[in-house]
Amino acid sequence: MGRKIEIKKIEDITKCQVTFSKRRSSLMKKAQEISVCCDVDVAFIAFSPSGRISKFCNKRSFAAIFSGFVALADNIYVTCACRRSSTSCGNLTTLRVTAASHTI
Amino acid sequence: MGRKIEIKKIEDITKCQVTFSKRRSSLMKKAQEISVCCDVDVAFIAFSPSGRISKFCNKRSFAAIFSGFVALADNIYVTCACRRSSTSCGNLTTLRVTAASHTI
DNA sequence: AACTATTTATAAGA
DNA sequence: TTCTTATAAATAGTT
Repeated sequence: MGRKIEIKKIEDITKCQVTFSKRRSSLMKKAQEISVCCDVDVAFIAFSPSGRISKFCNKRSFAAIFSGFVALADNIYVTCACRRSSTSCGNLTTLRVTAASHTI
Repeated sequence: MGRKIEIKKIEDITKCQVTFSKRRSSLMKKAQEISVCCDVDVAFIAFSPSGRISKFCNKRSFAAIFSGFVALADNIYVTCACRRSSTSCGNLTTLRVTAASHTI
């Protein structure tokens, strides 16, 4: 898509915001398409560079998706990297998520 | 991408699962890319046709993403369509989500 | 905001 | 299922 770029943080603020805007649109569209074509429940949340929230879901609410997620899995180990610059953590963390620890 | 298709439920089960698998991979990749390129927090959840859960987030946990979502917005009105065939609702619903109503 | 050259995604088919 | 391929979509850089 366009000129090939390396997947790393875009330092130029304007370029970063333009890229976010473009990719966000596509991501939302793809999420909507997979939910329709495959009849699946989907939820997507992103915090934009300017601090705003972008969201998509094809169900009643994120709460519904999230509670279903927890209810189905009961005990989930989620491992992922935290890359947000405003936080100090940059390491991989594993957190145990259980239905009991969530009230939605 | 490939032969053009109409965005509607794929009735053929095999074709539906193949499509889900392919599109899910791309969606996860795109979510990962936008999180890195734009340094944003992203969470994605999907319930697959076979009932399994697909997830992506670039933060410690969905709980962290979700609590940040609620904390930032405080009062959120989320409107979205429920298309899941196993439920009877097919209408648009609006739900009020507040920080107080969630414990994560 | 639009354009376009190029890369990626993907629906079918092998 | 896994690979290939023809085609459509996404998108980085540009205007």
